Amino acid sequence: MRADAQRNRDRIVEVARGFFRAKGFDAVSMDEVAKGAGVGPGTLYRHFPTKESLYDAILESWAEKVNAAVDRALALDASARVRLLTWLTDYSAMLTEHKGAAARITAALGDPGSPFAAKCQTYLRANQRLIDGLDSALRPGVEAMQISRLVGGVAAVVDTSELPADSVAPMLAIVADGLLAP
Amino acid sequence: MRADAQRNRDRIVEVARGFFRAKGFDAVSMDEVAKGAGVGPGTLYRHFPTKESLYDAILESWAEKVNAAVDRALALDASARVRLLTWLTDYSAMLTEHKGAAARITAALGDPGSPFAAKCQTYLRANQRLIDGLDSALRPGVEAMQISRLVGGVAAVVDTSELPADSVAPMLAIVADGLLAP
DNA sequence: AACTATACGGAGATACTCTCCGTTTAGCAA
DNA sequence: TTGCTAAACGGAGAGTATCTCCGTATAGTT
Repeated sequence: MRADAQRNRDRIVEVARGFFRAKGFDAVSMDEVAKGAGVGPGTLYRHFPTKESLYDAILESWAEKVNAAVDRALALDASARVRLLTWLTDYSAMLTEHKGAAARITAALGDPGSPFAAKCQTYLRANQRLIDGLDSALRPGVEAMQISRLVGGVAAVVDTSELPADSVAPMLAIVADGLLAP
Repeated sequence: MRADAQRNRDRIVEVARGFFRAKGFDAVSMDEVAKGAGVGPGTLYRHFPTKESLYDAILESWAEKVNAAVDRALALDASARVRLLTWLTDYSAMLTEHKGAAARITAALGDPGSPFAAKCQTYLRANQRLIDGLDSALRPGVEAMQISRLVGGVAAVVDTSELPADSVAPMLAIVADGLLAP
């Protein structure tokens, strides 16, 4: 990649991250990002063919954060319930970090063609590691995809309804108790 | 209302119901509805100032169906778990009847200004009746709003991911077990 | 039959994603 | 330094949404 192209790409990602964090996915237009980065719309679309692929680029660093969170939860010296709830809470918080993202990422969970496919794999693997780690404490037959969708659904509702962050706790508690072995 | 206006309104609702059912909320444009009903866009917007208010008009008959479903579930001669699961399944099915509706209705649950406010009240009251009916079988402190959001979230994920209908069952089972008293 | 309040409907304002293509420039080679 | 070419740029605009304005037509009444 040519040096000017790399510079523009970096600046676009940086500007877009700020905009998305401040206003949410839907409320940010591509023209706005282009203008903010000092490039034309054509340049923006050369680097990121869709708005979602731009968003995907912003989430690059999430993979590490997700893996760190599941490690931290599993390593806790606490009951399975507390460890599970810790992870679900962190996971949900990461999903709602950018407004509008939770619903999109969760909807892409089963779609290998989505621009978010790599992120979804990361989430699924994290939940699989949780299942392996908590082992027999969970109800038999529970799948990583189910956990991902359940928590993604709750996070999406909290996000789109613009609820206070603490309203997610009782709902995650219900999900966690449902996930634990009877 | 003048007779011609009433006729147009009825025809718009009828045409729109068919379109929404066939293609889902997002994939139907207002121009398309207007054309299908043989009126101009101006006429359509005179009757329904937003696309969501048009959608709300289509859901008129849902209130009865929701109440009938919760009655039916509560009247079952079965365990609290089965009755709860029956209701959650019916409720989820009603939410996903039109593609794109579950997420919108669920997002509007806490917003009195939404065009869906009346429908949301119906849902909330139905879940409250469920809580009253199942009484001590449920975990203490659970609220109708929480059930509505949990099931709405699951339904929205299933809807937007276009999953097969039976994939909702294991997730609702987890939610149901989480809702039952420990 | 005339009158008026109401309804109609289409052109168009606005906003958005995304594309096409003529112009400019970075990086390299002689 | 100069010239060349592949790559990148950027803006006009295509296409598609929702929703509005306002001149025209008509239903229902006097």
